[in-house]
Amino acid sequence: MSNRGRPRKSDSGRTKKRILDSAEELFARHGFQKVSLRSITSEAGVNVALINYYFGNKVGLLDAVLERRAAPINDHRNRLLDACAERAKVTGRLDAGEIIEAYTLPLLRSDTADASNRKMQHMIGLAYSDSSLETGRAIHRIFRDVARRFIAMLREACPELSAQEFHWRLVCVFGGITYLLAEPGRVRRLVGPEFDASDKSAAIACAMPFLAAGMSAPPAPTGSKRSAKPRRKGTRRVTKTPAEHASKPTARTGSPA
Amino acid sequence: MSNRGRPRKSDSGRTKKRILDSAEELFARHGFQKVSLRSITSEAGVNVALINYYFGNKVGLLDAVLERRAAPINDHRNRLLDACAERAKVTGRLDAGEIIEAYTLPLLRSDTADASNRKMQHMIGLAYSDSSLETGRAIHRIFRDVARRFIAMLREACPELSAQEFHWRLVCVFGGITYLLAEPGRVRRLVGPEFDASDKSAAIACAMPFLAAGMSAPPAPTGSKRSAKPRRKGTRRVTKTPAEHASKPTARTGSPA
DNA sequence: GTCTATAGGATGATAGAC
DNA sequence: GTCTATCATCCTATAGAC
Repeated sequence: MSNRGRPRKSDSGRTKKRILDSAEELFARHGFQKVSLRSITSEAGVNVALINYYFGNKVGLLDAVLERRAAPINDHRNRLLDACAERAKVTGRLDAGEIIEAYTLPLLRSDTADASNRKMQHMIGLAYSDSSLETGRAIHRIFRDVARRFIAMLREACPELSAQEFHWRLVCVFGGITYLLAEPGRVRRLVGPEFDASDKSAAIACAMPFLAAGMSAPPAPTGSKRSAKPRRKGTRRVTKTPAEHASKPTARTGSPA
Repeated sequence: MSNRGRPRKSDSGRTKKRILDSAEELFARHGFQKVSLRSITSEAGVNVALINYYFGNKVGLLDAVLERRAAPINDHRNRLLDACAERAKVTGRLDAGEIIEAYTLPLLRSDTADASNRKMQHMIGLAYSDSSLETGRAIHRIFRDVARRFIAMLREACPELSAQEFHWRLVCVFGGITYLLAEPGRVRRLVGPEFDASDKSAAIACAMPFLAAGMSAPPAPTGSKRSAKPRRKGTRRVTKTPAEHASKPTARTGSPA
């Protein structure tokens, strides 16, 4: 009679949470592909088949782990983007630096609980820097809406850039944010462990002027900078090699082409 | 008597090259982790065990594939960096934009054979955006020397930045270059396939002003930009959380901490 | 509804015959 | 130098006990 409603003390929610916690911990530490389902279930103290029972498969588990943390980040992002739009009503123009900061800050320095969010940051970073497979799709599903709003606002803030220039600079911004969040050890291997990689507030403070100045840079003044060798001709060229020299006709079904 | 010296027509070098070609093709198309050794050997028409015989294991095969293409890229980088140093003797100062371009251009637009290099670019991009595991280490071994020279020259070109500011901007530069080379489909999923992702010359032309302006931006003028909300206090803080709240003592041997 | 036990198919790696 | 056979491990799926 002590348990009215739930059938047992080891409820569905408890084991589910245990699996999610262990998966989050291990994904954040080793990355998605390196973690086996057996290591997750053994750490959680449950049976392997429960992952299939609750989440379908490994990707479903990743989705669940990410979705659990996505809402506060997206809400924070939307609030900061709202503030940018509000300020633009006064100043008459959106500021690229503020928009980038509004999109970046909630991920690198969230206002929710710190301990759990640190793990989430690392895990998102690892998922970001994963190859364009399941993890990329999971990240896309979770952040798609706010990311599109961010891109639209940033586009408004940079009207002087051509569509192509804006596109490639945007790629640089995403790459920079991704590496700020969790660069896969490459820079640290090159320069040594001089700075604390977990001090995201210092990282964001140092990187924001970089990203803002990059987006606000004049749009390729066509050879204003001095140069000794002949430059590429024009930036508006969208060349397309006619045939890709397929050396082997046995190629599989190409996914990213 | 037609074959003097080599024991058979299917020499060691021939099958070795067949394996390398197939591995390069498949790694470039699907990424390192997704490609199985059996798919490589079946495409190459050889036995599975030959990979172990020639390259030891899968990582050894990746190393061999990368090393085959590394030399011309590194040589080209060194030549362009030499030219930057030469110009600096005249102008009296290294130019950050030129240095970044010298490091980026050989990877995105090599002067060697085009067909083989396209595959190499895509493969390096996939390896770059892989998690911080074997592929990252392979990339590091191959590009370490030139990358360190690039970093040292770029540091000289930005003497007004503090060490910490330079570090995080450098992280942004590497992230941007990586995403320019092969962003894992994230931006394309967000904005659609508007621009040809393989047109690296347009990408580099549009991105260079971004990266150069970012490195040349003034070093965090401490609240010069207008802002409505209270900012973080100081950029020189290198906080370190005292304990990382290890929830489970059953954690494995942590690799990246 | 919750969970255990177990099996199928595929992977990376290796030993040993030819 | 090449190949067959085999191993341990992985993800996934399902049958059936509580």
